[in-house]
Amino acid sequence: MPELPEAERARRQIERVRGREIVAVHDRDTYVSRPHAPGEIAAALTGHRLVDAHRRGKYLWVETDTGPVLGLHLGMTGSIVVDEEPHPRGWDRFALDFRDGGRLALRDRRRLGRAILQPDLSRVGPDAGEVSREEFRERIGRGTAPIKARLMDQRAISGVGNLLADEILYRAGIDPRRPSGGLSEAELDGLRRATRAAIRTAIRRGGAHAGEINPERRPGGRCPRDGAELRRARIGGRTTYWCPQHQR
DNA sequence: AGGTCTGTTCAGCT
DNA sequence: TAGCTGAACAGACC
Repeated sequence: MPELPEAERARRQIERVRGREIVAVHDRDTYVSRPHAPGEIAAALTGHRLVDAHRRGKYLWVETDTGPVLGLHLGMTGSIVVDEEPHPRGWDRFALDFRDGGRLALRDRRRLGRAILQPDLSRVGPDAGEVSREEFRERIGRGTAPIKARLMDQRAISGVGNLLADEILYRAGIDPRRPSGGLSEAELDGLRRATRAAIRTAIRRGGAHAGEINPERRPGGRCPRDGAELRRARIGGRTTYWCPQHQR
């Protein structure tokens, strides 16, 4: 389940193909590349080179030398693979072939990823790992939705998905059900600190699965800190686990 | 073999 | 406008 850490890994993968000339584009999946017609992305990118890979939250975009920007999103199960053979089960939903024989593919079992031209990021909030303290207080510490839903709202801040949200709230000791507007400034600052720490750890350890609470994220799981049985509920539309003992 | 669960984004509703 | 619900997708699991 790609979240910000996996998106950052994908960005680094894309950087490996900087400067290589695109000689063919496989853009026939009209769901992943909607609203483009097959061949449209191919026509726009063939002959160009990727020059830089950027990321905000889980959104990726790639600049080309003189051509359009290519936007990529991993969805739920996507990854970027470089210089690998095409997936035998057809999971490569979009791909670029390079003159040197190499290849970049969006590999995605469930086709919830995206590959489009000129992505619109105007409604995507600042990156969860980069957002300033002031902006975090302002964008997160308001509204009546549960704090967990707010953290996962990509328009507020971008990059926090379900597993990372549980990890962040666990570290910050905050009950995921609390209305986001009811948090104090000190709690919001602590939440931002926990967000940055959780992201850093996840990137270093290779994904949002590497958290403290994640291994216990199952019915009957127990809090690694105090041993309390974790609670489970649907919050913000997603399955949520938290410790009733220290998350208040 | 069918039913349920998974989680990200988006359209559509109140 | 804020917040919620269900759709889209397709594989894992029971």
